[in-house]
Amino acid sequence: MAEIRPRGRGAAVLRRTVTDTILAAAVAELAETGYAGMSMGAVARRAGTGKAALYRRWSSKEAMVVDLIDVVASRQVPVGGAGDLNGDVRAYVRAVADTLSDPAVMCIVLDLTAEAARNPELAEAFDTAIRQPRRAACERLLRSAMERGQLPADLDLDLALDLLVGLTQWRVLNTGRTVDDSCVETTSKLIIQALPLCVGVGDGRGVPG
Amino acid sequence: MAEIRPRGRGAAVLRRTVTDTILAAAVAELAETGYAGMSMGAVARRAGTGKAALYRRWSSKEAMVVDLIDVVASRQVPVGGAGDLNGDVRAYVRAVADTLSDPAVMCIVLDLTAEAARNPELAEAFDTAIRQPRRAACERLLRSAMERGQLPADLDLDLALDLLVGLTQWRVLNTGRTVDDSCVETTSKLIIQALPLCVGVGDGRGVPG
DNA sequence: AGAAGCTGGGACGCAACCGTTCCGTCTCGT
DNA sequence: ACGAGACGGAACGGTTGCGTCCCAGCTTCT
Repeated sequence: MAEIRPRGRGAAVLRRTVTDTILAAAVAELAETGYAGMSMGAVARRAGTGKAALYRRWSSKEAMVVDLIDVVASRQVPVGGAGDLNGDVRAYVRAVADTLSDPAVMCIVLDLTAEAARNPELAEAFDTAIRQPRRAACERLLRSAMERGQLPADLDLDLALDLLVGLTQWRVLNTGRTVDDSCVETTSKLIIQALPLCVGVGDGRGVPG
Repeated sequence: MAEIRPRGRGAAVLRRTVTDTILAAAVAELAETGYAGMSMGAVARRAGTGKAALYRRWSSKEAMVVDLIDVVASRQVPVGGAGDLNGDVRAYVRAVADTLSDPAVMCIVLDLTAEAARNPELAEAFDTAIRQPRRAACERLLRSAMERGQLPADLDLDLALDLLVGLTQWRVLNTGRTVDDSCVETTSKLIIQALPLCVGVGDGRGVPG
């Protein structure tokens, strides 16, 4: 990607190829060194540009990373409504596994999650660009299953979403990098079987025996 | 904790109160600024000591944080075997919620998780001090439930552990800071009901209907 | 054609941090 | 009683990073 050598350089307009090259370099750098450790100089060096090219586009490192989040978000998981809960969940789990098993994406997600706990600016960007769309998509998935009667009508959406999104992500992020095929299968299966259990609190007591 | 003003200063032995003060300051600093952003000078300033006091104890920032992980780990969740699966799971979820809802602990856990993806030294310390003991304790919890027949004998331990540990942690870390009482209850209930579903893959096909 | 303005580079000022080394003070172990 | 050595504090050299500025070359828009 960085191989695209801009033929001639210099023009009266910000060149998209340069912007893209910089963003790609920033993603790589962010994955390797983390947000706090990432240096603008390193990004410029990696992109084969001057630092000025960066500051012509963004006012600061933070602004650049905020933009960068959208780039990572675009690699996000599309949640297709295949019209079947089993298939939808399987497809989702597999897609998350594929996406997040890329070490770069994994590092960035982990890093920004941590950084977002401190930096409200990043937190908001991270939330609107990644968290909310993902959650909304999964919510659509669940709602359509409810309409088809594949899930109970009194489903606790929050809980179900946490089960679907959380367990998937946790497994991928904590089972080392390689995501086994059978792991995807087992995870999907558990989620599918457990989703109907996410109903309103009901009585306070737990499960007999 | 930093209020303990060492009466007289200077002696031929490293004073424990100073060590403790420094570690407390380091925990606070780590929570606020993250590993990469944490500066030894800031830790010393916060602890009311000189930087020399730090370097007399640890050879580097990294070494200090490795030690520090043990301190955080000591606040970890004790998994008591109450002899009942329902009670054990509830107690565990509540304990995790209480521990991790401390913003400092939350930040540190998130931060070190991300940092561990890059720094093998930290990764190992984090793993042996926090991850493994927690996982082992939960494993004990599950095994004893199996022995009592409260869980199937062919339980998929990995999956069950991910369900128990992962879902709990995910909910706590992602539902904002405040952990509702009913949230704890709902989460526990789902886990308890879903645990028996964590059995070997069996047939490849999923769930009917 | 010509102005406008972006290009990769390099240099800069400023600040922060790391890790070391002093200092004078003070207290513990022997 | 006395030496060893930790104490808080300060300074230092070296490195690194941010953000700015300037440069000469080149390309696009008017």
